[in-house]
Amino acid sequence: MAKLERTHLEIIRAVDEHGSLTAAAEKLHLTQSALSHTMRKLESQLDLAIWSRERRGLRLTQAGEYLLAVANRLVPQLDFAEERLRQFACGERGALRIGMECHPCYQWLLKIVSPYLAAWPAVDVDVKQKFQFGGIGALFGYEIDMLVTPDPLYKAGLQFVPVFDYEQVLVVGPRHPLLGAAYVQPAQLVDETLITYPVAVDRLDIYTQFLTPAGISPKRHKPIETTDIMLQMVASGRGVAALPRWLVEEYSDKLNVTPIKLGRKGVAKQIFLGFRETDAEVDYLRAFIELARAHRKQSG
Amino acid sequence: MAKLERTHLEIIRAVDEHGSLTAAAEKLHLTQSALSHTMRKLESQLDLAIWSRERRGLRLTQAGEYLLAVANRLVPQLDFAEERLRQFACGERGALRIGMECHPCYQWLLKIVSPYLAAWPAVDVDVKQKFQFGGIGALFGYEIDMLVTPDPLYKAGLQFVPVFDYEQVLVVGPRHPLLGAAYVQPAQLVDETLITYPVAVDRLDIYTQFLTPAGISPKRHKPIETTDIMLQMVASGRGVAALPRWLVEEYSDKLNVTPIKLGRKGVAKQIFLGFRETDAEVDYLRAFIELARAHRKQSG
DNA sequence: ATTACTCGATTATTTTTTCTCATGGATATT
DNA sequence: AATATCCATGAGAAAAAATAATCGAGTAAT
Repeated sequence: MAKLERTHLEIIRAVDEHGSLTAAAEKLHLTQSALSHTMRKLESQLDLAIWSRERRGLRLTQAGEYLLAVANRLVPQLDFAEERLRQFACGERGALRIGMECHPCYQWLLKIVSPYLAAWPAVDVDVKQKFQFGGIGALFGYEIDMLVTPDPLYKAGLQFVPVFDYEQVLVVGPRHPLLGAAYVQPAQLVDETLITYPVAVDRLDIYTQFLTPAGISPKRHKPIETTDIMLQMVASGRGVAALPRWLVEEYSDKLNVTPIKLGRKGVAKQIFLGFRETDAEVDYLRAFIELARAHRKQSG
Repeated sequence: MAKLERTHLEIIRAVDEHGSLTAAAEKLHLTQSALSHTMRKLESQLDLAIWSRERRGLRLTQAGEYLLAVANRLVPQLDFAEERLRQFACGERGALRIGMECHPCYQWLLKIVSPYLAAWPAVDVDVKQKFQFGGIGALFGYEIDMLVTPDPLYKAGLQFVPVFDYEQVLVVGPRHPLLGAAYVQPAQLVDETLITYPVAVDRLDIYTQFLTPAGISPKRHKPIETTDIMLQMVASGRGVAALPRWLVEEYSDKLNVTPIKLGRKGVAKQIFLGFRETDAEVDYLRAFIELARAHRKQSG
């Protein structure tokens, strides 16, 4: 008998966000009375309290917490679907929501995005970098439509296509003792300060593919958010970093930084584009992949 | 201005399922007129056709196809949330939706489920075996709450716990030449008929871990749905199969079938339970995992 | 303690939305 | 040609949602 409607989900979200029915009402362009009525009706139909009315204000019950989680999951999807339909209406083809799972991929992505936007004026591009459940979860959960990642996952429902090969190298500054070496070995980093992006160690290639197998840790480990600052730190001799070779070479015009091979054979990496199998036929999505692969041929 | 409501999603699903507005109206306990009005209003608000009215009846437009996909994804989640709230209301704790990704796991699962149902009378258990996007997708997409699988995936948002170790063995009938052998080698199966569950070869351990590495294919490959029939085929000398040792031993009372080790070292397997990290604290879910692990200690 | 203020619940009323009925045009079936 | 089926539509009825006004309870400041 009771039907969970979009309003209920929107109300519970707004109350959670703004703290009170009154404040939520303003945000939703309704009166406090309206929200109170709507939710009381739902509560009586379900014979279940969403909030406990203690002291002053509302506190979510266990059921309410659950409902809030549902709302936070579903309402954005409804919003997006609505937006998507509006785009259909104006002849726009849609939006490509791209998720990023590796920091330096961003620099690479920018090069693909600009010709893509030119070629597909009717398609919007949105780039996200934070996901509740990681990139794979974001794909399955329809938060994004395409994932840029170095870790493909060949599982039912998803497809991954390699689009870019590169070499991960060590970057050193102008007065670094390793400067000029053909390659570096793990043990040579024991007294170094290693600068990386602020992510877990098991997501950093220099650890998983270089240091950890050799049982080596650097003296210090310093997390830095942005590539620019990271390389300026390296150029000024504050430490060393690990980045894609092409990225280092791009910066070497402006900054005095030098790439050095990691180990005798170097560390080879690939970037993949992942997407839902059901989207495999979507033309503007295929086009993005084609563009990315074409770019590989140019630069490789 | 236009808001996508639950009704719209339900209508588009019902029309797709029943073929016409009239038929859909009956299913939804409404009149054809009501559905027509509701959808026309949405269409005019979005300024976009959901159906093209050609000849007689409705055909989905491109936008309509998209909306249908959204509806098929979201409506079941709303239904389930509603059901879940009702369970909250009667003091029930919830429902555990278990997904299965391996055929013989089912036999194992049954042994866990019955004591679980006894210990948690307020929790319903539902077992699903088919998923649009595979088990991982079903977890991320909230189709299921727990996945039983031999392939764990250590990725953000999901947790996997091993609950059962077993050995995958070859099963042969009473007059089979290999009977009594200590173990079997891949080449010994070239003239055999191999009976397996009807899934892709890359999901069958006997291929991925035994035959394919050796470059061997059996003479014939016969897919069979159920374990019972499969073992009866084996017992009557129609072929050989690969199954967990414990499963074969259970059947060996009734049927004359014998397990033989695959290769000198045997093929070791594990079953994992996977779940969303956000559910890690849900008591009735934890309890299921505990029960499964306790069962391992007994039987191992 | 008094006052002023904020919060949500409630009642009665108004407004809006939804549904139905009755009907009509279009298309296919016999 | 007659008939059945399908969807669209306008008008009116029914239902649902929103509002205004008010209440009581709790809180904070004076």
